[in-house]
Amino acid sequence: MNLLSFRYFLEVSRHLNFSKASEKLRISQPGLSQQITALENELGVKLLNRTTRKVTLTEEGEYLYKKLSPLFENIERTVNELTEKKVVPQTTVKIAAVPSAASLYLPQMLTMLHKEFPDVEFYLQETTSTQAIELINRQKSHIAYIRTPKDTATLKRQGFNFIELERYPLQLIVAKSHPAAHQKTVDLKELQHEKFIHYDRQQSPALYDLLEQACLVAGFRPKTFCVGPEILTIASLVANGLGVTLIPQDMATLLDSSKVSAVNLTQQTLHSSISIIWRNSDYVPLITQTILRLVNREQAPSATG
DNA sequence: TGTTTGCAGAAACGTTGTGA
DNA sequence: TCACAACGTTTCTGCAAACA
Repeated sequence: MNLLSFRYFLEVSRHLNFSKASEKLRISQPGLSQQITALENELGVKLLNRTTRKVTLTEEGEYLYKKLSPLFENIERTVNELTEKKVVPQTTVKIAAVPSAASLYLPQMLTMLHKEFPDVEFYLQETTSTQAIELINRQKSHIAYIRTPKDTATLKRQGFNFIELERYPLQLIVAKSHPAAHQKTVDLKELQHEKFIHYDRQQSPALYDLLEQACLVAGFRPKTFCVGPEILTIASLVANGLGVTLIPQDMATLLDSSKVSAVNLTQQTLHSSISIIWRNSDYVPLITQTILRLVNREQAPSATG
């Protein structure tokens, strides 16, 4: 006894016509007839009444059809979801995010997702942009919130899709005791003799490039005191007067304003943003599709990919 | 009444998977 | 690699009901 015979029986029951059913099943009519007969013999029950002009279901056939039909429809729907819509059910969603994105965007996103998928667990990884990209590459994360790199074309070439979220201007971060701390705006040129808390070129290339470029536009190369610390360490180093730094406004909101000041720059030509990235794949899980749909709804004007 | 239509059965053959 | 079984196809024939 095999499932195929039942599949054949259902198709004949639907059409009540062997020729049409065999056409639909892409097998020969005699073959189909043989299969149904064999199934009836195996079950010891007559399923179809055949006359030379008409096929009808017997009482047993009717019963079997009613019982099996929804089950096979479910199988077909599942296979269809898997093969055509490329939808894969998911019970755990892995999201990598840089710290500022984890604080700014994830709470709202997770609230919305939890409403749609109450049984799904979320696994969050707070990391650098470079590591987040690597996690997506190795399929260890489904999506990632990264600091948008300068060269987005390379990301696209590598098969990543991305949606850029809101852009934020750069701000100067100084200690409360710093002369610039109480100014409304500051010209970056005035800080050319300051020591900077810089970013790691490998781990945070977007922020590294932004700081370098901002100083270059202001006419100097930044003197580096320290490279590569985490955002809380940056705040601590700046608060203790060990240097100044430039960070995007979204990151600045996470710093303790009682210890450091965020000052706007007079020339706000450079901006930074967070982007959501995900890998091009044959299978985009349903929940990942939902995340992208929600992000697109919120960020429709700047959607890229 | 001849033709058409639809199902069943048989025979020959091809394809595929399995086990020795 | 080969033999074998299972399953399917093609082709043909037979039967019977519906129809013009």
